[in-house]
Amino acid sequence: MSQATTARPILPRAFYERDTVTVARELLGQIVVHEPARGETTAGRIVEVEAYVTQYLGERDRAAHSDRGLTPRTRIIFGPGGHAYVYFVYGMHECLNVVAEPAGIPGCVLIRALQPVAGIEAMQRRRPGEKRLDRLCSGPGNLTRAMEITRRHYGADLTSGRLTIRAGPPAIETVTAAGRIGIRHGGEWPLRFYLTENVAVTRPLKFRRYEADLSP
DNA sequence: CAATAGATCATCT
DNA sequence: GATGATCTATTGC
Repeated sequence: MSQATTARPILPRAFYERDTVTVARELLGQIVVHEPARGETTAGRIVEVEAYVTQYLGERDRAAHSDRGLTPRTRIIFGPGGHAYVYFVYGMHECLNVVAEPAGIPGCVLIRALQPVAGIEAMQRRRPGEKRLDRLCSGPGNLTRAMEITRRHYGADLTSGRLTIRAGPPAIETVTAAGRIGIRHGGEWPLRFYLTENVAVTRPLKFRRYEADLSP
């Protein structure tokens, strides 16, 4: 086992306070760490993200929650970068976003898939029935469940505290840019980024093709 | 294998 | 009152 994930350097505020697409791309390979007050620490390497911006090539990003303006739910997206925006969808799932851009400019990055790094047994307990380790944190709703990230983390400062993002080993994989998934507008824009061959990356329903599990 | 239905509720109209 | 940055089980071929 190499260096403990909790010993890795935390990404500083300046990392986040840049344009959202840059932050999205550079989040690939970094490590989300959750150290709850009690219970097992879990960590996962970011392998898939989506950027939600104010404009793309001059057009409004109508899929971005911040597009409707400042509301109680979206207020954190308008604040300084490096905070967690966690929201609840479909009466069932929590999704983790990272706020980008300096205060006053809305922008955030949806974390869509992680490669489990630590606390795998805890993740398995929270995701009963999932047999493949590489799918424990595959999908925005699945990774929050596996890592026990909830709306209680809304607004959490990711540069300190129990939920942090830390520098991962330099990613050597190639990055693919593709359309975002599950939205009505702006689905053709290449604002989804993932490590090309990574098995945890999700696919649009239409193209899902799960290979057989070859692990023992 | 592919397509669809149902779960279930915060948010905004 | 409708909708949604989802996921899984179930149906049908």
